Amino acid sequence: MQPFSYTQSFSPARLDATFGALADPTRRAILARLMVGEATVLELALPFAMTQPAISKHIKVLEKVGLVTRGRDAQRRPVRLEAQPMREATEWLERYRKHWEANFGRLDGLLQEMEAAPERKPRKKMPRRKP
Amino acid sequence: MQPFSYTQSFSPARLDATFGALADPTRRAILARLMVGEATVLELALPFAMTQPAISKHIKVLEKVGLVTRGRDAQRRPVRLEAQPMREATEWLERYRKHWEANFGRLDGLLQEMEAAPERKPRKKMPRRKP
DNA sequence: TGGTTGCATAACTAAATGGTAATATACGTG
DNA sequence: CACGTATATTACCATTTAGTTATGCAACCA
Repeated sequence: MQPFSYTQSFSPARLDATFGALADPTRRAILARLMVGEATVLELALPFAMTQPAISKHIKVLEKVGLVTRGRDAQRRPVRLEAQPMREATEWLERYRKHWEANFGRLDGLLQEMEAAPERKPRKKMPRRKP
Repeated sequence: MQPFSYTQSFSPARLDATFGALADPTRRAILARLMVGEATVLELALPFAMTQPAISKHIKVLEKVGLVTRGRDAQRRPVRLEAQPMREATEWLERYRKHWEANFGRLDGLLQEMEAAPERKPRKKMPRRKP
C-alpha cells in the first residue's frame, strides 16, 4: 500500500480513514463476521435491520480503507479481510498507549497489570494535581 | 444490531465514540501534544490554523470519550490524558489483528517482520493486491 | 473598580455521513 | 432469448460534524 518507514510515521489521512471506518458498529460487526471467513454481500446484510444498498455502502467504506478486498464468483462479490490497515492503526494506538502508560500509569497502570502478567510493581502515588 | 456477540466484550457505543474521536488528525495531534504533559486550551490551539472555539470543541469530544480530563487553575482549564479508553480501543484492535494474522498471515506476516527488523529486504512482487 | 485573560457558549453554515427506495447492470440458467 | 439472482448505482433525505464569528463570563490584576 505504502512504503513502510522504519520510524513508523503513518499517513494522517490514512489513519483518519481507518479509525473512521472502525467508528461504526455495523462495520465492526461486518469485520467480526468476516473473521470466520469470506462472505457475500447478502450474507453480510442478513443479520442487520438494514437494506442491501446500505451494506454495500459500508463495504465500500471498508474497501476504500483497504480493510477488505473483494473477489468475484459469478454474480457474487465475496468480501474478505485484509490485515494491513488494521495493523497500522494498532501500531499507532500501541505507541500512544505504551508511552502514556509509562508516563501516567498510576491507577490505570495498576488495572492493566492486573489483567496482564504481574511483572511490574503496582504504583501508588497519584501525580500532581491543581485544585 | 451486533449479531456476533463473541466480539462484544466492549460497549459498542463506547468504541464508536473512541474510534470516532481518533478519526480526526487535529484530535490526534492534541493527544500527541498532551503526551508531553498537560496543557491549557490556548497552548493546544496555538499550533493549529484554527480558532480557539474549534479547539474547545475538539477537547470536548475527547473529554466526552474520556480520553482527556480537565483541571482548574484559576482561569485556565488544563487538559491531561487519560489512558483507559485508548486501552479499550487497543485491545479491540489487538484482538482482531492477532486473530486474522493467524488466519490470513502469510504475506502480511512477512511484511510485518520486515518492518520490525532493522534491515529491510528488497521488495518482492505482491500478487494479491491491486492499486 | 475596571480592564484583561482564558475559556465556553450560541447561532450559523458547509460538507460528510448513514440511511432510504428505485433502478440499472452483470451473470448464470432454462 | 428471457428470467431470476446478486450487487451496484442513483437520487434523495435527515442528521452529524467541523468549522466560523460573536458574545458571555469567571477569575485575576493594576
